[in-house]
Amino acid sequence: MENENQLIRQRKEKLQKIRELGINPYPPRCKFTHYTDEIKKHSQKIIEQNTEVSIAGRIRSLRNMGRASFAHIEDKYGKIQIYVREDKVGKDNYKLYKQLDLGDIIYVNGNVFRTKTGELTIVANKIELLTKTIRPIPVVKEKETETGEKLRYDVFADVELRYRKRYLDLLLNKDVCNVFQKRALIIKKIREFLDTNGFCEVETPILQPVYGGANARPFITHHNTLDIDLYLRIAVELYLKRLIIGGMDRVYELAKTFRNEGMDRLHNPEFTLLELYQAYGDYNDMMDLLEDLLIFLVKEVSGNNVIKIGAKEITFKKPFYRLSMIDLIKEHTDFDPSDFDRDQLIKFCKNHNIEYKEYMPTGKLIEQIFAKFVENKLIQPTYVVDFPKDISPLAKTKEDNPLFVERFELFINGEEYGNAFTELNDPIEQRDRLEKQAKLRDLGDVSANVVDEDFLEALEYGMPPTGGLGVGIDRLVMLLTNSTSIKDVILFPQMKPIK
RNA sequence: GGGCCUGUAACUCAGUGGUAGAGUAUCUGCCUUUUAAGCAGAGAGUCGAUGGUUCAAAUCCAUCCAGGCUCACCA
Repeated sequence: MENENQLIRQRKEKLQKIRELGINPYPPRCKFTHYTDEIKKHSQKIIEQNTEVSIAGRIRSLRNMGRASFAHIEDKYGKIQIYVREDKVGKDNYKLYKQLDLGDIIYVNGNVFRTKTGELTIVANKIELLTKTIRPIPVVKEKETETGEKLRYDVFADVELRYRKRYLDLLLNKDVCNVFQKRALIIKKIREFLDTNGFCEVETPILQPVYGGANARPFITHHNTLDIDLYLRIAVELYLKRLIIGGMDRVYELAKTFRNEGMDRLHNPEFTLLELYQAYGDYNDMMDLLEDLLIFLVKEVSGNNVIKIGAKEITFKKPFYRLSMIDLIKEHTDFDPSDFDRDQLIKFCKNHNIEYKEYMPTGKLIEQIFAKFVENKLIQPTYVVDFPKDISPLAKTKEDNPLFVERFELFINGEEYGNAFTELNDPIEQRDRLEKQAKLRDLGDVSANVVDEDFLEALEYGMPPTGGLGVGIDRLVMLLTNSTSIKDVILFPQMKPIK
């Protein structure tokens, strides 16, 4: 683009001028004494003692007035104003300063004072260039109102550009930075919580010869030396269960996981899944654990047990609601699916514009009715318990009703945040269930589970009764940072390539 | 995939058939406590792309590309 060339050309010319001054525009290192927040925090002492300070950061505003200039320098903690006078820094240094642009990264050394209007300012003794930028950086201006409120002008808001050039987004939109710092905090606290509860963090294969543990289509790749296709994992369940069989009683993995399916506000092809397994536990233990974990996380992030989403307030306190899927459907539809009467269910689905396919298990119809009529009504944290067996091939059958399994999903604000069950450990029943899944696949269900012979063999060596839990970390971060799109909590979300 | 909306300068946007605009940014000049610094001047565009209608298209039509919201599907 001609125009961009103009702006870049001008900056390259400045680069040349700087080199002609005998200055390296990309020096290898820099030592500074203070971050901006330290200067602000200890300003009184620094001013009283006339302490010399030095900072490093990016030029975010420039106000040049002949032989003196003001600018704002930003580091990771915020901005501070600098005041550069030709008579103070000397002619040569001021010449360098005149060649600087918005976005350049500089070192400033000087003393601190307050201007007429009271702004804390470093009056420079010396400026050093640390990195010259040659591409113009979008300009966002800020003004503080009388009430202390910050008005922002020309905000860098193009959503596509923000995702594609995340470095600019982080630079120009401070709250974006906060979201990812919170994400880091949440993950750190999850580890802390699980570690103190006796869980061991493990790493299992991302490249798997057989994929399993969830209903989803995988990405396929190829290993050249072995000359075999491998799948990017869609879950870590079957590997973690092998570890339970091996005697690692409590394990978890924060697993980057890949599903080759649709993308939207809630789905990115790669996402982070927490899975954990606890030997000698069941799904009730998982409910207790998940409650404790979430209450802990909400406290760490928001300071109390309440999250605000728009006008809604969500309160986290023990115990969460625990309601069965069937009871919830009855409550919200006046329809009772508890007898699994397939004809009645098909009729209900057709009447209510719910997709029906011949191969769908009866439980799938029930789940779809639940999804349509109940899910978005569940605002406060609610465990939906007891799922149909035919859509839960890895969960243990309920002792008092063979149509259902010991499984729950957690719903908050109408969306799912966790999925857990008492794990099926009967190797013969497990084989039977996976083979039924394989039949579904033959009938056209592309997301059905595949039979994992190695896993079935492992189960035959005996897995203790076990509770297992999966939590979508990206969505949890969305919830705790009040983000509406998964793209806002993933630094580099998947985008279509630019043609 | 369906519906609605958006795409114009580096950034934020105006412009609904008749010579491509504004503010910011950039460049030049003046300016040593400014702060969305100011004043004066200048440069900067494949109007998302391609085709069509028209004497004339940023504007109307078609197709495509990219994005957002939403519904459906999918965990």
